[in-house]
Amino acid sequence: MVQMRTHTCGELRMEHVGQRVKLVGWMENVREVGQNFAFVILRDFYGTTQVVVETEDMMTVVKGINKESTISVEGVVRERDSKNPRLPTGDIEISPEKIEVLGRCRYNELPFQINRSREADESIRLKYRYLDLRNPEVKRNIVLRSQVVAALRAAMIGEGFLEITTPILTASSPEGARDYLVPSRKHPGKFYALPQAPQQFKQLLMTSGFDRYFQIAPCFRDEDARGDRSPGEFYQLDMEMAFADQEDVLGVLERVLPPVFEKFGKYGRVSQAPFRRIRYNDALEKYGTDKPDLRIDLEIRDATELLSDICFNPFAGQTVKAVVVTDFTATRKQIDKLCADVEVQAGQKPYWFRYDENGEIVGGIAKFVQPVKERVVEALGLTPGCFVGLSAGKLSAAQKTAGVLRSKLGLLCPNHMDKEQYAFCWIVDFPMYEIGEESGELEFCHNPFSMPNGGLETLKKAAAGEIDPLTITAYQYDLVINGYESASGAVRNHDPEIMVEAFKLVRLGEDDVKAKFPAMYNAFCYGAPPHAGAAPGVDRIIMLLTGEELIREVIAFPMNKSAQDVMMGAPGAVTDKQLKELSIAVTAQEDEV
RNA sequence: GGCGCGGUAGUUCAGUUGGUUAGAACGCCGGCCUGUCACGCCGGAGGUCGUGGGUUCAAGUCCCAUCCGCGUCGCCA
Repeated sequence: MVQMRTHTCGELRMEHVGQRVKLVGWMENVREVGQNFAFVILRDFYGTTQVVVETEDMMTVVKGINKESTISVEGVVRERDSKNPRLPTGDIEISPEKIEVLGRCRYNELPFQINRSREADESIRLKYRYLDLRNPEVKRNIVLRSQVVAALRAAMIGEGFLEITTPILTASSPEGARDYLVPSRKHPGKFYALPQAPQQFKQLLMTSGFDRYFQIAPCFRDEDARGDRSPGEFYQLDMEMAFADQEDVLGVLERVLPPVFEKFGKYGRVSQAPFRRIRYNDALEKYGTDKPDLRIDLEIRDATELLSDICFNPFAGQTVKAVVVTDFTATRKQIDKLCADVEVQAGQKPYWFRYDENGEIVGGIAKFVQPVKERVVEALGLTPGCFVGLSAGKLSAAQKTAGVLRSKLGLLCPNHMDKEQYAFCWIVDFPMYEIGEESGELEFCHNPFSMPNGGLETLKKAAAGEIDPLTITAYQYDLVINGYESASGAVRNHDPEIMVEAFKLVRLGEDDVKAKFPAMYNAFCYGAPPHAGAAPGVDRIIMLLTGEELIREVIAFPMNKSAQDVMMGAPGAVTDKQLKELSIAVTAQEDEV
């Protein structure tokens, strides 16, 4: 049998000189440098190799081929007259005897230039994603993703975890995000749902006695996209451990993740175990967010007592937060930009003043601060050259605005942000309950599966009005890396009695628990192990490792912001026959664009 | 759904106070070129200025509406 190729395009070196070889790949470029003299660049997955054309016949062949066609080149390896030290194959070239077209590119003009596809408009890249991915720079992220997933699998297996796949077609879950629904043909009017996470299945596996489970699991949520959140579907390293508590789960991730970041990350510096732990309430107080970027050395200070009585209306009777930046050098223009950015993101204006080199309060709201200068300088420990950013409002709004201010200040002031590292921390002790903004009543803050701190007794006390339910925390934890929520997990509530008690506080009864999570509730009545788990987001981790700011750059075939796959034409209309089979009547239809 | 930014050649962009035939770079086509490697040089083709309406003697430019894209907030247990 004749071989398709003897070598790849990234492989040939001086030691191959004189050998007869056959290469295949895409004709990336033709540099014509003389009459019947040209260099053809052949590219495959592994690299590029130069082919030199020196005869009229061969020139005619090459000129008849559009770039980006796939071709095979048979010839002899020889040393180059002028070498290129920047290329791995830069010492050699192929003198071709036979060039054959394998797959003709019918267009001489492409939607974008392959090697510069990242400059092109994203919607065009997504429409022609198969061309975009020919760009080695674009391809690299996908290759890295594969390697990282393999490393994560190996590490989890090394920790004694079993990979078990769980159903993609399952039941709609009443809590959480919007479900993707799949109509049932055999059961008119009924629907499957795609899992938002394998949450219930993995807990059932624990109940079945699979001691340690993991899965690189696809998760589906019908919610709007963000730069760091792809619409529709994403992947989690979903894991769960039986007879385990919070320490066990944190320990596994502290062993599994840092080596992966060290090996594949853009930055070499990685937090080592144990990662810093920050209580949820402390995170809000010091960083104004539950996902703080610890690469920034700024912290939020409370200035309510210090400033709420000055003659500045926005502060009157409000909580006031301050961020003090020493050695501040940004220009007035940059400050204005900063404030505008903060307002967009926080929905609230920040305020500011500077304590300049001469020890004067200047800029922003300086004239209101001036009368209490001495006490402000002392209380905030201001030194000449300081910038003070401020926020005011209700506690949560003031914290949030200060948090946004803090992170924007970090980006603006390189001396306060040590950027090239991976800074991990755990956010722990999340509140179990909160007052719902719409209902004004007590609701679950995150998820109802988590084990409340203090267990049954605490819940009963709360029910009896002896303690404030808002002070109950859950054994729930998030892993935050450089300001991105990268994993979320909890010690689960495996006790039906505690479950019912937890639901009672939000005015739901045993029937509701049974109705909402029938399999889990029933299963737990047959003897469940205490268990805990977590789910790091695979896409987010790859994003952090590559340094990409758009999650789409680490997904082979991403959807656009509007949850469309413009390449495949999804979502798309279906035939009446299909609808009839599914007993579906369409009541509204989007115009075809 | 709210807010912000954007949509001009195949691609990325420029386009002044509303005023001649809407420009540049890359790509594409043709020619020249025997050591290029982002090859170079010369020439050429290529435009419904997102769409619809309005103001005006005159609109890429101003106004209104609308569509699309991205960011952001809401949302994401």
